Amino acid sequence: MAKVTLPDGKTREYPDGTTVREVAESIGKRLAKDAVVGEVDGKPVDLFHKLSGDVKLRLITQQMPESLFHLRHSVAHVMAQAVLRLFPRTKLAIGPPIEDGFYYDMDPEKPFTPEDLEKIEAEMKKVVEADYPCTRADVLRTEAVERCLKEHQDYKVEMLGEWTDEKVSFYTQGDFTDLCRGPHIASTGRIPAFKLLRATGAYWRGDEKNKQLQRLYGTAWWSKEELEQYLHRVEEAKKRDHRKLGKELDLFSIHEEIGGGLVHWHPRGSMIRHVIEEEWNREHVKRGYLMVNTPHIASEEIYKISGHLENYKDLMYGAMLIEDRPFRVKPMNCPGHIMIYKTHLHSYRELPMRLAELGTVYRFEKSGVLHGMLRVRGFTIDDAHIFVTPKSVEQEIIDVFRFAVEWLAKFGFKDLAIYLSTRPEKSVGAAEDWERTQKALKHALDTAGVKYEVDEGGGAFYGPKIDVKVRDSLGREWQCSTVQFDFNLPSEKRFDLAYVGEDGNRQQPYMVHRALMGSLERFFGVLIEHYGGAFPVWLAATQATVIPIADAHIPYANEIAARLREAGFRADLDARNERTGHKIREATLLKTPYMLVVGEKEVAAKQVAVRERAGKDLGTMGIDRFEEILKEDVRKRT
RNA sequence: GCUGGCGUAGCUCAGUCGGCAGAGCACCUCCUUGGUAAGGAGGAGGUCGUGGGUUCAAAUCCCAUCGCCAGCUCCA
Repeated sequence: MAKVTLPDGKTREYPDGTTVREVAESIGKRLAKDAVVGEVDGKPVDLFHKLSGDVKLRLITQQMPESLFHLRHSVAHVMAQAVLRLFPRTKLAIGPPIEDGFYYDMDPEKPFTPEDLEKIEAEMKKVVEADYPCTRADVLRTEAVERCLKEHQDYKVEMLGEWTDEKVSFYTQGDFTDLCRGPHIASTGRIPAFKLLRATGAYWRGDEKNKQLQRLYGTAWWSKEELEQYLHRVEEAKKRDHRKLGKELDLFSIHEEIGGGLVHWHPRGSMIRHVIEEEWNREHVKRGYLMVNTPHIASEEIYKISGHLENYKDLMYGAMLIEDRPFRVKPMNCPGHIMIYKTHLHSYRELPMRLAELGTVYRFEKSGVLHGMLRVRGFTIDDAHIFVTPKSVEQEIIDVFRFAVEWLAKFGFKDLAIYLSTRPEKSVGAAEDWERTQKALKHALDTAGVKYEVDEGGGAFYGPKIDVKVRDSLGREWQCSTVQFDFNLPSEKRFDLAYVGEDGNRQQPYMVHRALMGSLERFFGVLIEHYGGAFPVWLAATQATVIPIADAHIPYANEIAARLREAGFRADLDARNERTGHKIREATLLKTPYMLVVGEKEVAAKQVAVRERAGKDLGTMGIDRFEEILKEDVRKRT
């Protein structure tokens, strides 16, 4: 007998060999219809999986988001099936489900073209219509190797060679069989909606030394409506793309003639940057940071000492000779900050010492990775280097991390992806230093009560770190905040940093690199997408545009704009010879928070008619009242 | 850097089979002084990314190259 415990705690008994599907049927018709796969003792299984003994069973239905994972995995198989029908000599690699879809890496004789994608999609529809049942065969690993060898599935053979399981499984649907752990949906006819999205290159096992395979991306959903909604969501997200909005809102530009990855901030973008920088300066001074400024080029000597020339050379621009001495454009701010630290012998009483700079650096990035403002070659890091004693390192890290979270929250970033990266195999520094600082980082995260992932061994060779990533409009993560320990630069063989401890002896301080925004360019790019270009009043380049109805009202409109600027607000006057509706449309498209329309009535009553960018009419009011609204918006950062 | 795709006016984009380079917006001039998302008329603006090739003839076909886009690798 099979004793089956269901999620509600109830237990049912069935004859040995009863399938998951039969259990579902015995409970209810609807459940049997909606069940996609089962989960036995926490492990996903097929509906035809036979039950025996004492088991916990959960049925995963279409209504559960995780069922999409299994659907998409199965659609990846259908895609591979279609590809093999059309291009029989294709070799298959791996085809997993991912967020919102799936992909399959394969090695065809010729790379896929967009037309191929259409053909593949059409062939997939035939597979779905044929409604092939998906079946499983467990075989010995050695047999599987033989089979894959015979079919020239080289990548599968390679994978099998690395697995240690005695038995592996194949899944078959119609004329197609694939090495796969499963489980799969019951039959190909149960795929209601899918679409192939793109074909790209992808290295085998993600290593650029390996052969580049072709990756086909697709998406699949339980209904045509959901598929449409997904495609619509992607379209909407594209409208928030910072590169598109950057052009439309006249925020920044990048010029082929000057070079890729080199950003030009236009007046409207630069205004916002200035607001951010002002806030940044204020918050740093408040927290005891000391502002410094360091040069943009430096003698190679400094990068020999720092080790950058040794470890970071690929990202640095070539040397320029100045009076026969090689100089480099700086890729990092740390050497400069360290030299400032080293001009004095410091007491433990002075630590933590926090040197901060909006420091512009230049790094060589391969042309293929440049991406608007999010990945560039010249950027300004909101950098700080903190020199701290082992004793106070824990509190300092808590403060730094809290600072980062508070800073991001100021801009409405609440949904953060946080990673703690620990000691890698190849590393410098004493084990106890690693241990102590990893503990401090972990403690800071736990104190803040945030969710985070631990990336074991993912730290830099010189120290452990916390990274905070923010998502762009298409869901791609970009690293912004970072808190990184460095056991390399302070060491004897590098800069040999020191402070005098309580006992009067020379000690080596810990050094922490940290950035809240990462770089102003990246942060601004993500910020544009985050707000969809509709910046809150405190950030908006123009907070209010004054719109005179006719020429006769220009002097009064001018007065209003001047008065607002006098009061510290950013106000424009649109005195062009255009109709009111035209000016309102343009100010709205520029996402200016407020439009102040002034005509005969307003001039006479000494008032302004206030319209919000969303279209809401706030009515007429005195300029004092409007200034209060602005003040309140700025205070609340809305 | 790699694989695929795309480069036409400042912007967004048409351009059929190889046969005189187009539209809307923006810009300039004039008219209009208009009350909450585009007032009217006229004008100017292009070496079709760049360099070769095929052809009587190339935006269009071929090759190379640069840039951009998607993904991979790498990264703030």
